[in-house]
Formats: sequence, C-alpha cells, structure tokens
Amino acid sequence: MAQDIVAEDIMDAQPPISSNIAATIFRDLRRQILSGELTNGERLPGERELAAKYGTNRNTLREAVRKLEQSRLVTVRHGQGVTVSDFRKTGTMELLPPFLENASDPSEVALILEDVLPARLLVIEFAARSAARRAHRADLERMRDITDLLISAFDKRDPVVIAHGFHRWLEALIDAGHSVAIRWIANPFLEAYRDLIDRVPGLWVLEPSFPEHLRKFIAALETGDEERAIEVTREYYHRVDAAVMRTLKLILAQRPASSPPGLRKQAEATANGDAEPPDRPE
Amino acid sequence: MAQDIVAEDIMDAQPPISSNIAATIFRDLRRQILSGELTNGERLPGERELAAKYGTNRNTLREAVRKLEQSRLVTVRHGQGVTVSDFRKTGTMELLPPFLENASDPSEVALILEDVLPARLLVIEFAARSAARRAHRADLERMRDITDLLISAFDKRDPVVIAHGFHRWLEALIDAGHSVAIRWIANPFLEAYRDLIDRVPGLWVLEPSFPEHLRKFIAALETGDEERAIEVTREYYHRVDAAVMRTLKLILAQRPASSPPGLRKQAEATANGDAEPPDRPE
DNA sequence: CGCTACTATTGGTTGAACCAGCCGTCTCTG
DNA sequence: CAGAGACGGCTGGTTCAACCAATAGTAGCG
Repeated sequence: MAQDIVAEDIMDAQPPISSNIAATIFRDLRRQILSGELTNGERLPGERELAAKYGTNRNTLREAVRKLEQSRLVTVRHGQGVTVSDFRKTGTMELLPPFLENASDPSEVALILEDVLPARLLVIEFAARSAARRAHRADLERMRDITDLLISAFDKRDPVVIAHGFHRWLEALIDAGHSVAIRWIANPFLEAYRDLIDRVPGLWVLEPSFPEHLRKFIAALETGDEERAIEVTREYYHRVDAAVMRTLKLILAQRPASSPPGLRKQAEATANGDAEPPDRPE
Repeated sequence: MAQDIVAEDIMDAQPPISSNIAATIFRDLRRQILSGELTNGERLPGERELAAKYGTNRNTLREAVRKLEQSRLVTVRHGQGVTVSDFRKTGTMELLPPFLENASDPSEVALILEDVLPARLLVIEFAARSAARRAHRADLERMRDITDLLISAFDKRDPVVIAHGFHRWLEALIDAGHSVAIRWIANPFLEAYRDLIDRVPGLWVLEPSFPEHLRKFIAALETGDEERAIEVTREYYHRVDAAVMRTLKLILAQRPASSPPGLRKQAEATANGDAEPPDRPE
C-alpha cells in the first residue's frame, strides 16, 4: 500500500456508515428524493405502509422520516401525511455530499459544483483573513507542521496522504481563525470535501504549484500580512478550480449517467421552477 | 396596529412553534446545551430516566434526542449513552438562531455576530454577482416590485413591514441568482435574519440611505453591471453593520445577562479550548 | 344549496418487552 | 499476586400493539 506510518497518522478516524436500520432507511429515501425518483410535492405512503415495505415497525420507520424532515427533504403534517419538499429551494449546504452522491443528472452536479467552488474560495479567504489577524503562536506552529508534511507528501506524489492532509490543513486554518462563525460556515464544505476525497479520488487535482502556494501562504500568515495571504490564495485557487472543473467534466463525460434512464424527471428544472429563457431585458 | 393590507401581504406565513412533545423537549435540551448548563463532554441521563423526568415515554424522548444528534449537539453511542458535543466546533450555521436565543453570555453573542455580519455580506455579494449575470426578466421585475414596496414602507417608517419586506427582497435576490449552491448557503442566514426580526426588533437598523441603496442596486442589476452592484452593496453594508454592532452592544449593555448567574460555565472558552494569550510570534 | 356531523386516514403518543453493545467487576487460573 | 475471562448491569436499538389527535372528504340534515 502507498500509505505508510505518515498516512495512518494523518488520516482522521472516520466511523463507518452507521448500521442502524433507521439510518439505512433514511439514506434510501434520501437517495430517492435527491435522485428525483420522488419529486417535489409528491406524497409518501403512510408510516404504517412504509414500515411494512421496509420490513420494520412504525417507530423505527418514523425515526427515518424524522431525519428526512430535519434534512428539509420532506414536510410532515399531522393528519396529512408526508410530502416531499423542494430541496433545491429549502436545503442547506449539508445536502451537498449526499446530493453529489445521489444526483441522477451529472450536468446538474457540474453546475452546482461550479457555483460551490468560488463559494468555497470565499470561505477560505474569510478564514485566512481571520487567521492572519487572530492566530496564536501554537496555531501557526501547527499549520507549519502540516504544511511541511504536505510538501513532503507532495514530493512523494502520494495523493491519498495529500488529500487527507489538506483536509487537516484546512481544519488548522479554520481553528487559527478563532471564530465560531467561520467554523460553522466552513463545516459543511469540509464535510463535502472529505466525502469527495473518498468517492471521487480522481477529482483531486495535484497542481504543480501546490507546495509553493503553501509556503507563500504560511509566510504571509506568519507575518500577519492579511492582504498577501488573500492574494496568494485567490491566485492559486483560480487555477486549481479551473483544473477541477476540467477534470470533473472529463469524469462526467466518461460515465454520462450513473442511473437508469427515465429517472431524471426534474433534471432540467431550475431552483425556481420557471422555464423562461435567460434572455436579458435592456 | 401598524400593519395594514400591505403588511399582511408582505409577511410570509410563519407556522407557530411546533407543539409536539418531542420538539418541546428537544428545544429544552438544546437550550440547556447552548446556554452552557450542559457542557461539552458531559453525559446525559439515560433515555429511561430522561423520559421519566420529562413525564413522557422512551419513544417520544428518543425522538428529541435524535434531533439533538442531527443538530450535532450530542453524540449517541450504543451502550455508552448520550454525550454533549462541542457545538462550537462541530456545529453549522443552522445553530445560529437557537444560539442567539439561548446563549448565556451576551459578549459571546456579540463576538459571533461580529463575525457573521461580514460573512453575510459575502453571501449577499455572491448572490448579487450571480443575479447580475443570470437574472431573468421576471426576476428583475419581481425585485423592482419589492424594492418599490420597501421604499414606500420606508417613507412610512414602518419597521415591521420593512424588515419582513427586506427578507422577501433577499429571497428574490437569491432566486435571481439561479444557483442552488447560493440558496443552500444563504438559507441559514435568511433563517437567522427572520428569527432576529421577531426576537430583537430593536436591532433592525434603519439606515437613512436605505432607499437610495436599493435604487442604486436594482439599477446596477438591471444593466448587468456586476462590479457596480458589488460596490454599492459593500459600501452600504459596511455602514449598516457598524450601526448594527453599535445597537447590539447597547442592547446587551441594557440587559447584561438574561440567565441567572452561575450558569455560564464555559462562557469564556474559545472554540478551540485553548486559553493561550493572543500574542503574535515574529 | 349550504352547513354540520361523521368517518376514514394520517401522524402523535404511550407502555412494555426484548435485543445488542459496552464496561466494570468478580472470579478463576496460572 | 497478576492476568485472563465470564458475568451482570448499565446503555441505546428494535419491536409490538394499542390508543390519541388532527385533517380531509363525505354523507346526511336543515
């Protein structure tokens, strides 16, 4: 295997997918919704019926439905049943990982990712700004350690270690910002990134300038040069994101649809549900 | 009352707080965690005991615990019980509204809000950028309608209508961006804003330049002038946010602590748990 | 024709019982 | 006496069966 002691050390322990019955049913229903098998406004069978369908009892089934509800995928109303929500409108970034996994329309995935990448850049810039202002000595030392580790992993061309190490690097950056707000904003992105590492390893782009970027960035941080840190980050990610989108489109082209045809009922529906052409007024 | 037909029309129907037993217990436990009555790492009583304490049965109690778990406030492990998580580290923006409501330490609320405001600005800028590029004709018409309504409400000095109308304005802006990613990022902010409107009406700052800002912004959007829209937005919010923070500090000074003393065990704990002074290396 | 009362259906709540994972303890063994 | 293993008592996980409560559609009444 390509991962030695260092790799073991840098990979955070990730609990295996929960084996709960309720969690399993939840994931299955979520998949059906995110893939478009169940569409916005559709009504789910009653709890008794669903429980029978999944070969379990009502209480356990209810747990799954509750999870769906809190993920904003369905609306539950006493006496009326469970209806599928328009998750494109009511969802949050926490839906990103499961959506990337379950979406039936690859082009929509690309579309969303194309919007997420610049947003992610903004989050990183925001964290960098905060870190440049508030980082303690210990924070900087930790970041420097991880940076060194990352650079040596890069020299060895070990993608797995690099990807997980970079996740840790981002964690350290956010910690250094000493901002609860940034943490809360960044967490869904970190989670999505982590999911993507394992699911689409090919998407991880090894930019040749990666080590150089890290060195420049940590140097800017250590001198507290906020603007320099932002500048370095922006310059680097514009290049990486372009490469990521190229790679993504290649991957999607190779497997045009991971689901059987006929299941993409609302693939082309926009977030607002209108089908008007995007011509501008003027 | 100060709200006429227009006010009725502009206020979105907001379902009253759920009367579910499970939801009530959930909110109570959440309050205890967010206020610091239950601290990170602490173990909750067993489900049987808790159920008895709340005068309900285990199934209903479990529902409440599940909600806590999905809100990342607790960790549940089979055979080991339920332990309180470090929500400052593991939470997401969805915790913002309940945290603002339940936090025991006003200064921490101010601290977080001080970081959230610029983040909110970034989100608005991001949405504005996207709207300037992708807005349909119908989107712009809708935004113009709401803008007119807002300006007339401003002339009448009707804070309630303005606040709710502005919420609708933000919704329209985000819709105009035609980006699922932006929606997902913005939703927690919108929710927090909505909560704040009703909870702390005094916080809503009526900047004199509000109508002028709206007019400038919509004009920029209609000509598709992305940079101009950003510039206008940034300039306006820098002023508003400063005013908001001033107002917030006034409000907090008036009621230094909304909870009995002795309950703020971890008020001064940072997100990382280290107490090192913020001196810089160099 | 319009209102009311009923009823079927749906989710909400309850209580009890049993299964399954975890941990400290107690005992047996070397 | 020290270590390994069995046991018992926690904990959450699952199941069942019944009843309460909100909703909507329908049948019946005025």
